[in-house]
Parts: sequence; C-alpha cells; structure tokens
Amino acid sequence: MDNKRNFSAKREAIYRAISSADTHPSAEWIYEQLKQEIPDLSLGTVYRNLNIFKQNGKIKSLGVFNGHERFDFDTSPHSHFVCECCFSIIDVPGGINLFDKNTCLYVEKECGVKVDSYSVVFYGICRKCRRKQSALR
Amino acid sequence: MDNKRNFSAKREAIYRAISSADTHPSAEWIYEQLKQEIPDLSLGTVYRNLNIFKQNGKIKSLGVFNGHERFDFDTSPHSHFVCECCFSIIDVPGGINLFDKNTCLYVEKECGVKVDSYSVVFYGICRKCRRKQSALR
DNA sequence: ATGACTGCAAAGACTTTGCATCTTT
DNA sequence: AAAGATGCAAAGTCTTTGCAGTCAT
Repeated sequence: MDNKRNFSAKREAIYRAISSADTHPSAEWIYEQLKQEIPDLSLGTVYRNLNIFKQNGKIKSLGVFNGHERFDFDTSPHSHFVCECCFSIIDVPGGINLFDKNTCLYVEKECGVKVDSYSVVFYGICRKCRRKQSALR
Repeated sequence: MDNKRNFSAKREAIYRAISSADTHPSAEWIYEQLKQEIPDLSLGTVYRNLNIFKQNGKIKSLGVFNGHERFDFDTSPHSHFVCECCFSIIDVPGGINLFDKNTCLYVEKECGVKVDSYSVVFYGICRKCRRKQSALR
C-alpha cells in the first residue's frame, strides 16, 4: 500500500483484508475474518485503523447500511448497488453512471456551495435474495 | 397528510415538524423542536413515529450522516447536497441529476439485480461554512 | 372496554477511547 | 529510550423496546 513500511503487522493485515475482500466490508466483518489468522486482534484496533485509512484516503466509507459502516478500498469514482434484503454491496462496473463536471457546477450554482464529491447508490434486491424469494413461493 | 384521521395529536405534530422543516431533520432535532410546544413529548415516541412514517412511505430516510439518521418528507425523487462541515442537507433543485430508466436497466443487467431506487448525494462545503472559513483566514 | 399510543427507563447495537502494555525504530 | 500501536474494557452515542399507564373510540 505504501513504501515507507511505517506500519504494524496488524495494520497491514487489516488493509489486506479490506483490499482482498469482495464484500465492501464492515469493521466487524474484517475482525471476524482476521480473527482466525490473528487470534489476539481486538475490534478496537480494527476500528482505529479503519479511521486512519479513511483519513489517509486509503479507503473510502460507503456510508452506514443496516447500522454498519461499510468501506471500500477502491477509492476511484464508481457507483454501488446495495441489496435492501441482505445488505450486500456490489460495484457497478463502468463509469456510465458518473456525472460530468457540469453537473457539479450546476449544483454549486444552484445551491451556492462547493462540491467536492458525490455518491450514487442504487437500491434493490440482489440475485441471491431474488432466488430465495422465488423459492419461497 | 392523510384523510383517515387515525393519528394522535403527537403523531401529527411530529409529521408537521418534519414537513415544515427546511433542514431534513434528525429525530433529535424534531424532539427539540417540539419540546417547547409539547413538553411531555418523549424521544422514544419521535423515533417510533418516524419509523412508522418510513414504513408508510410518508417520509424517506436520507441515510446516516455524522451518526444521525436524517429524514425528508419530500418523497419525490431528487438529489441532495450534504455539507461535510456542518452536515446541513439541502435539496438540489430540478430533475437534472436524475437518471433515466435505461441507467437502472444497465445496472440490473450488469449486476444481475433488481433496482428499485437510487440516491444521489453531493458532498462539499455549504455557503455558510465557506464564509466561516474565509473569515478565519 | 378495547385497541392504539406514549413516557420512562432500560437495553441494544455500533463505535470510540483511556490506560497500561507491548512493538518498533 | 522514544514514539507508536494494541488489548481490554469502559464509556459514549444513537436507537429500539418492554411495560405500565393514558387516550380515543
């Protein structure tokens, strides 16, 4: 992630866990994941390091879903889909959903603000949950 | 809000507080607001009624910002701007930021999901906070 | 009376934090 | 040795909930 090797083994493990996950994980998820490999890891450390990564810009918060803050190591602009049933989060491929600069300029003018970023989230039902729902009928 | 008049005075006051607010309020904000007018209101009641409104579709949750869930009585599709400094939320006027159905279809095909809705949030610094920042220099 | 609504306070869920200890340089 | 990172548990914050009491029909 960085060349300076200024980090601890646990910190690196936490970052590795996020960046290798395909789940846009929560703190709890990372903790559970690493517990097997690092039994003496504490949840507080996970939270602390996530906040450091966030400040560093190494990860991005996707917001709070179902009470859990979710993170993304991919900080490049892209949209997400959130399943309202199981709260899985998946990347929307391609930049098709991104606004151009004019849209932000429009918001700045209309609202009298300075726009730094934006987020686009689609909500619905994921494939897995749809299957479950159909199976129940 | 509804013709059936099946609601209590406090419930109506809570809905009135949201719908007359220009702040996309939190539960706490509504509680503080109404406390003057209704001294024996409890915060639990505010939470309970907000959840009922949410289920009824009478209000929409904008998500959690700075730890507080924020609500909007305007359930029509529109985007929002969130100030990263004071966490004020303002409506982006006009439908210019809304996607068309094809965008949702694209997401459905690419992700193999069913899209029900989406949200667009712009982040930045609001006018008031910018002024404060300039004044400090 | 019956069902709906509420106050109150306790409980829950997630996150942060203080402090002593342990690591790393 | 100094600075940084962590474990542990307590505290903090926001939200939900159980229960008994209240209100409306």
